[in-house]
Amino acid sequence: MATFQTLPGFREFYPEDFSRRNHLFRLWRQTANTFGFAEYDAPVLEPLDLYKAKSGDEIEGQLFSFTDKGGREVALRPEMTPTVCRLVGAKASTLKRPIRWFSIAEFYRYERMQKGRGRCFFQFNADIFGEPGPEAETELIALLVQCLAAFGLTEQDFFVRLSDRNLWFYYLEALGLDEARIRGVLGAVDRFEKYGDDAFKGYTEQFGPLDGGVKAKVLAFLQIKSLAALEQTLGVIGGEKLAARLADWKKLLGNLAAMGLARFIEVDLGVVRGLAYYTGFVFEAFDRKGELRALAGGGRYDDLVQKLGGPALPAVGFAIGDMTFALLLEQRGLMPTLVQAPDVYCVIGGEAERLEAFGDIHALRAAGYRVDYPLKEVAFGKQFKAAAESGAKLALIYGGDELAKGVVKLRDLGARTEQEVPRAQVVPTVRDFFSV
RNA sequence: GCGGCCAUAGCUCAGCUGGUUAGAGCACAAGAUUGUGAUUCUUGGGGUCGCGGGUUCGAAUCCCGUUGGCCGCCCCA
Repeated sequence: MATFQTLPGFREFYPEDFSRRNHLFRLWRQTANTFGFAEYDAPVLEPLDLYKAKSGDEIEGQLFSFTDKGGREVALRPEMTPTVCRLVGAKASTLKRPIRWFSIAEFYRYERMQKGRGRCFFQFNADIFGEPGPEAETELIALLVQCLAAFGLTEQDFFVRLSDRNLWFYYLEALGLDEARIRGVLGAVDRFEKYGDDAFKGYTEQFGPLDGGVKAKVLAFLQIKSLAALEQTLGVIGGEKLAARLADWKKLLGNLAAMGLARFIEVDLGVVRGLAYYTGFVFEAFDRKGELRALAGGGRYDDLVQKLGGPALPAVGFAIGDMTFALLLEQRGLMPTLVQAPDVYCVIGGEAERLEAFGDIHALRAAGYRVDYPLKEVAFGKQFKAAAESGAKLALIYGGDELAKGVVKLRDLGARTEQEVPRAQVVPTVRDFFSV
């Protein structure tokens, strides 16, 4: 029994786990490439202030933070957004637009573990910078959908809820609320699904009871589930800002419908997300059964690059976490159990034959075939058993009898047929076998 | 930060109201089988029963603490 335990909430990836993780990464990476996104990475350890600047002091309790030997306050990254804002902000003027970047990286949060949540986890992050219009959202939501659909998930398995923080802002403004009150109401909207009317408690404590008429309108607004209902509600009010937002909504939903993705998208103004820095469309992906945490989340954050010291640069992004996503894939039987079977297994008579076999073994490997053989002398019967168990399609038999004749016996483990092949023909014969 | 449940072999677990040397299945390894297939049979390695303390003649079992896990709340960038 090991004396040292893995730190709480951290994960180890034994080969079987690692192959699953690779499966996620491989398809995410491949999908991002098809959308023209470029991959980047950045330090795991960052100045603590980078996160305080974005989210305030209270964030510190959920960070792996400490003082380094140079007296610097540092933290393991809990997310990618501030980092990528810094990277892009530093070179914004020289980067070709649109700036489309993605990363697959590990993040750390000092939290209590729960289903789908640990202290370390991977995220696929994708962001578009420099594009203020809904064209950016179109690309990102399409990418998000494809990053899930690439695994075989369908609209039966997940969907994306689409909302709009700015629309809420303009609407509440039109109802006569000031900025502080608007933020209070948005906080309540975010919690309404879970707590019902209690969600307004915090607002009432801070600002007094919300006007009855306003509240009724808020409750009606957050239950809007379609573009038509949205248009109807906003049409009554009018105003340039609202009209402009409505035009963006039409464009975004029209684009996504044209891509054939309408079945994945649901208008749901009840989604606001807790994060204060979102400035426009926000979206979250959930499993249809509603059993799991959010699969992914994102939105527009037009002010953040500037807030972190860069130029004014509009931005949209989202992140998919690996833990909840893996749970969903396993639930749906879509997580492959990758068996790493060799192509060829060599059965070797003895030490002399072994030296004869090594030449072919290496040549086959150099040609790209996965070749296994017993590292130590093992009885023939055992070797055949091992060859069968390995999952190899082909066995090459290097016995004394064969080598004396200048041949190697090639056994098709599936068909259970054998043929003798001249030594010099082993590599081409194997190549022929696998090219059929 | 709060609450509930849990901790015995690599894995899944059994082990009665405390009683000699802590078990099973799976997995792993060797042999039966010195040149031909997943079966079968035999055998083997592997545990300070999470850790520490207490009660007791005696603790895997009861009590306290601690560490870790699962689940939920808070939070969720």
